Amino acid sequence: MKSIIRILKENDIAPSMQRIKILEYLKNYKTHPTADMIYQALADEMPTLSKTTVYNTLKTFTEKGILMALSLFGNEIRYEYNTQPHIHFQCIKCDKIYDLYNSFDHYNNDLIDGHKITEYHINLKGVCKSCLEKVGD
Amino acid sequence: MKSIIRILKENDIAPSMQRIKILEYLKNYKTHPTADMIYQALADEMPTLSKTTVYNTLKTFTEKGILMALSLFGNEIRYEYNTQPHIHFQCIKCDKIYDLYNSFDHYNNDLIDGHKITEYHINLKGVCKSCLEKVGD
DNA sequence: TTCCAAATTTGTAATTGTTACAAATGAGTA
DNA sequence: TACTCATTTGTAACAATTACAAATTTGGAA
Ligand SMILES: [Mn+2]
Ligand SMILES: [Mn+2]
Ligand SMILES: [Zn+2]
Ligand SMILES: [Zn+2]
Repeated sequence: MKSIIRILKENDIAPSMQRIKILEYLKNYKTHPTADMIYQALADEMPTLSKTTVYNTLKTFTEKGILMALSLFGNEIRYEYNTQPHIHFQCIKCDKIYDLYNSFDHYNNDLIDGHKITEYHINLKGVCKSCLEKVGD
Repeated sequence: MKSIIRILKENDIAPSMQRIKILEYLKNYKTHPTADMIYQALADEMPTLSKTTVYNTLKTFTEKGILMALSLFGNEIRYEYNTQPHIHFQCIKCDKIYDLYNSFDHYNNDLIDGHKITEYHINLKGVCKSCLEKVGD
């Protein structure tokens, strides 16, 4: 298990206390927290922590590819350390977010790992056919 | 093709001018606009239109099931009239949002309808296994 | 070690997207 | 016409995020 500091150094990020604690939190608690949740969780331990630092750090980590930024359902951004591609399932009763590693066929599945699916959103990103043709070949 | 007014009446919504124009816009322009985009588009024609009315109306329509509210990638909510289940693809070059009706297997596909996929988010919603068991059977 | 430039953090203000709320307006009805 | 209820409007509040400049910290050069 790579140490937090080593992960930061490998990505050319100076391992400040703030950065270490934020990455450590995301490695330990795989709850897909928002920036504010991370801030609230660390504020006790680090009373001078600024919310701007949390935002700055999350931006840096995301740009370096250490974190993934997610728009799940609401209008706030969630973050996670997990890098393997996977699916997200959020329960409408308990709000918990599950990571799923199954295949999902939106024309068939209505049950996955025992969870009942009532709604799905498949959002893809990339270069569209038209833009691909414009570039040349 | 159902008239706008008829759609509203069928859903027990009084067909005010504002509601007609907003639904008409969403039926005509399938660009998945935000509340602000709709407001900007209609403001010329309806100089007294309030942004609150746009938000209120979108909320009413969504609750009645006439519209679908979407969290695609950013932190703003997009709306669409299209009711059939489908997939969204946004181009990182031209920002256009495409509706796709294919199947998508995140373990295989990297090309769909000629669009090159570089990132995907599959977000499911429902009742988790644990909450299903709590209720009884 | 001491000093300093560069990096990092901080606090505050600004911006954006959205909701709350009460007053104004409008439509339908007696 | 007058009344009532629905709808719209404008403003303020709120939440998430970003901009920015001042303060602090840091890692070397002297
Ligand atoms: Mn995840
Ligand atoms: Mn669509
Ligand atoms: Zn649950
Ligand atoms: Zn494109």
